[in-house]
Amino acid sequence: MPQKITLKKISKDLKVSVSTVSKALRDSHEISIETRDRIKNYAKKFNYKPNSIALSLKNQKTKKIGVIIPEIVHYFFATVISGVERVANKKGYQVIITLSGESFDKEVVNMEMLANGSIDGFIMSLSKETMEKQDFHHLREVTNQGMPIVMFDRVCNDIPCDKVVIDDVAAGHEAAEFLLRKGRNKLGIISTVDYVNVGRLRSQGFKEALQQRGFDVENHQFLKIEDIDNCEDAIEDFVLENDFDSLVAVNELFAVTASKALQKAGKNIPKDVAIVAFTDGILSKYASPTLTTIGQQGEEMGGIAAAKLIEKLESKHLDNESYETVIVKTSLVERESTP
Amino acid sequence: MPQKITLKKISKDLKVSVSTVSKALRDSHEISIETRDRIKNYAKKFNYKPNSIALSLKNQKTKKIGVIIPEIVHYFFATVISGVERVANKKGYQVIITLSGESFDKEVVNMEMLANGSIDGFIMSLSKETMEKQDFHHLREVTNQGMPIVMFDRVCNDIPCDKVVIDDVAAGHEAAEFLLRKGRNKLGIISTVDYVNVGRLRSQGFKEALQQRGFDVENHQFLKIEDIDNCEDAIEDFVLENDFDSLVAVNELFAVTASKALQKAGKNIPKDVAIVAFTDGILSKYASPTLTTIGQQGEEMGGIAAAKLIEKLESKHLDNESYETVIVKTSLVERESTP
DNA sequence: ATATTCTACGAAAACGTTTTCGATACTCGT
DNA sequence: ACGAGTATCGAAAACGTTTTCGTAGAATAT
Repeated sequence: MPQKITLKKISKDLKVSVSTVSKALRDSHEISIETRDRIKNYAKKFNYKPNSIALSLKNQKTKKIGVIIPEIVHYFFATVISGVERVANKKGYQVIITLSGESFDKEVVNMEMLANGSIDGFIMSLSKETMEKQDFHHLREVTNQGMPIVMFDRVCNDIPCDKVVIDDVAAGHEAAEFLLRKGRNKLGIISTVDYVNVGRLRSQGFKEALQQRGFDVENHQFLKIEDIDNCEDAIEDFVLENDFDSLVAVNELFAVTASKALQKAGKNIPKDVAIVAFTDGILSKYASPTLTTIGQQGEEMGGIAAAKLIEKLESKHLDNESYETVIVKTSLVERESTP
Repeated sequence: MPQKITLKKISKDLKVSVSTVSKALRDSHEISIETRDRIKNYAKKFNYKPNSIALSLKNQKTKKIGVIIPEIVHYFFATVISGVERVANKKGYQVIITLSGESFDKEVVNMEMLANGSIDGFIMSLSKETMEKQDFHHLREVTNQGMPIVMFDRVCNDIPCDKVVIDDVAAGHEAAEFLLRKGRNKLGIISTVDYVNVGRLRSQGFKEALQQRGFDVENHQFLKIEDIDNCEDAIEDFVLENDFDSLVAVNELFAVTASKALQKAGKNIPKDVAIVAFTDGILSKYASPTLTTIGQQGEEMGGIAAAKLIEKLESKHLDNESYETVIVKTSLVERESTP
């Protein structure tokens, strides 16, 4: 038996008006106890649930939040989603997810699709291509329409919105400082190309830490990976041609690739080369040896982003035009790859 | 400047009726070319986009599909989502994701929230708790209302719907057979508790392969993990107390845990013990040694599930009451953990 | 000149709610 | 018995669309 049950159907069956049914179900004192019960029993019997589309249209809010991320098969982003979903659900919101696949065009299209009333606000991390182009017109259009955005991780400063990030410079600093304190003095870093903020900023912190300790910073200490899917050869060359006693990698993948290349060449981790990675994901926990990492707290970031967005949504009346940038603390977890 | 632009606003500004605006934008011949152009220019200038909520209400379809999975920080499920999103997007659908967290109650709640008009159909994989309770009333309620469901991986047979699975029995068989052909004859399997279908079925295929080759199947060859988060001790005991020359694990995590325990005990992989895992994820590719796995083709499963659901949605008129179970081929990829 | 067909537009219903505003009939106080 | 108050309900608008139908005037045909 198909047939969704609606107020109208109930009203017809029970020979009362639609408004009476609506009021009865919301326990209005305008309706007599007897009719109230009659209607509520009928509704329960046929498992009536108000149609959320109709409610959205009436209330001009959907109780849904849109998330746009570059990739989902990616530990960090998956944890962020998990955090977003957790707090959104707790507050009665649902989460619509779209993937940009690191493509600017797809990011724009997805954003337009969602901005037409489907959602109340955005949580997003920019695609690589968007970062490269520095074209943010689609974001501006959305904010101009009064729809709030919360950005995380890969953010831009041209758009008025809340942001949730980690202090990448400080984290890069911490990674280098950690190794220096362990007595290492020939450090290398494997990073991404510069237009990816997180890579650039972590490298910058790394460099600062070295300079503060009076080290000269040489070019050969920096490897910038262009194509993350084909990084093995570049990393292998980098770690073998230079005589490092320690390495920082801006993600797990670079770290474990370096680790394996070094072990293949007969080096011992951490005795010969110590390694600190970013993103405390599953690889770090299960690699051999396990990797010391600086966690990005994706779950926490997602939760904070969702909380901030919902806060903005529900205080919309008082034109809250102040924006905040939350900096989430990183946490270094020591494992076998450092002494 | 906030203010969403609507048909009504355009009609007021241009001093025509709402219906005229609607028709003009859809290029109806009922409207003269001049007014059509006037309206279309105005609409483009103010970047008019039809409100999707209003359309959903009118058309009685949302062009959204709901996905319920147990966890998203999980390689297999993330790849499925990725596949779902890819084909759904291509066909003009959006994806709403909710997580059950392996909890029956949350699965029910999420399902009810989505079933009230938010979406046109479901794609889902059951939570562990649901599998254990064998309580599917929430699924039945949804299908009874005429909303189609496509289930994948963790499915149940009590509900009339399309399904997308891998042939777990055949895959378990293949894993065992592969090791037997390599000359191994002391095989063990690390699986999950029996109410998780995939674990049970893979174990069954494993057992059949051994029996067909004339082996006695002993209890000590089977380990069934209850708590996946604290499996290390159980796995370590299992692999060290028995004298296996090869192991099958129903997921990457069990496999790499076993691998590390064995190596810690001085065994060589694959010389002393060969390992075949399920789920061709990131761990298998980066573990040491890398793991031979039977891939679950999550991306493909997700794509197929989405395609089948959308097909059902768009042929709804002819009461298509036949249901199909698609069996996706697994693919064994050989790596270092087998000789 | 009259009847017919086009052309170009508007009115209204429908989708499922909630809410405001009446409206009816009854009770009560005087 | 009459006005005021109360209890109980219904009509209608609104959210933003699309679509069916109606209609006015103009053009054409007889």
